[in-house]
Amino acid sequence: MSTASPVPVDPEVTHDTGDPVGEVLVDWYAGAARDLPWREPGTDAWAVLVSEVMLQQTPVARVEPVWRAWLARWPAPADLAAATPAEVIRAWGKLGYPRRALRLREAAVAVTERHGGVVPAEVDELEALPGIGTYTARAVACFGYGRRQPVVDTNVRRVVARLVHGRAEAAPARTSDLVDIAALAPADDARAVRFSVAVMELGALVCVAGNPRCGACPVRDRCRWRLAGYPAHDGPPRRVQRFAGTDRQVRGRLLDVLRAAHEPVQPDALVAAWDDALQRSRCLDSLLVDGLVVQTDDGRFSLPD
DNA sequence: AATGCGTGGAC
DNA sequence: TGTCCAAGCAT
Repeated sequence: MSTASPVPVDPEVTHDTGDPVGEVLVDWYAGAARDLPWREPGTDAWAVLVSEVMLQQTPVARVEPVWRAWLARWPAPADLAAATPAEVIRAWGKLGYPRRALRLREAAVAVTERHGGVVPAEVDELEALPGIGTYTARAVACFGYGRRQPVVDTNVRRVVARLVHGRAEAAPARTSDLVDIAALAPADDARAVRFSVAVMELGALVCVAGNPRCGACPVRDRCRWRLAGYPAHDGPPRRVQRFAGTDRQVRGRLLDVLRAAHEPVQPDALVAAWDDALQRSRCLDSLLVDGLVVQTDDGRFSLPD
């Protein structure tokens, strides 16, 4: 799992001007940013929160249409709070990790009950919401409310690992990540907010995991990884999670059947989803525990209404 | 703290 | 084809 060789540096692209890294990245972002719907002016904190939850471990292209439909249907937290779990699980579609859909609904309930239907702007209040952790809380405060906040996701950790620490890959998330990135942020608050999204964008478009495009990087001339000659990752290789044949696949298949059915289904109807009875049963149990599935009095299964 | 949790595009 | 990867969180 070695990192592919970076693209050779294009000598025509910008040189180190001596400007602080944070300022350079904000200026780069102005010309390089993708035109994503949740970045449009006027996007409120609820819409930002929904986008951030959907984007957890999920590619942008898959999120866009679901995000639009979701906000058209539930434009405010109170709207989603009034929906049933079955409705949100179906609306989640095939984004993956459907427990996120349940937690997003639970977060909407909490916002409605505890915060008068207004998404809180404080990081500690955001972190107290279901499904909202270290990253998402800061992303909502920063991108939804314009607060200066260190925002660290997998892209940012990879950029800091290379640019600052000279390592090929990011270490697991640490609280020191927040300090590292805060040290690079511009002094001006509005630019600090754009800096947070700019670093993520650099990691998503240029300083990518597999085949970094260093020739297009605005800060390559001060990248410690590049200056050190692109040393290979020296830690233990990261294991990619298997999918085929796992409970995750089986759960997905079972939920697929139940999303399509608009009446509770007999246990027999789930055999088509997965033929191994033991694994099917185990996965059904875990879906029941998670609240993604319920069983009727007569033994049939459905999404939770 | 290591693990489980979906899905599908790219190469 | 199989492998890698994509804006994490909860336990």
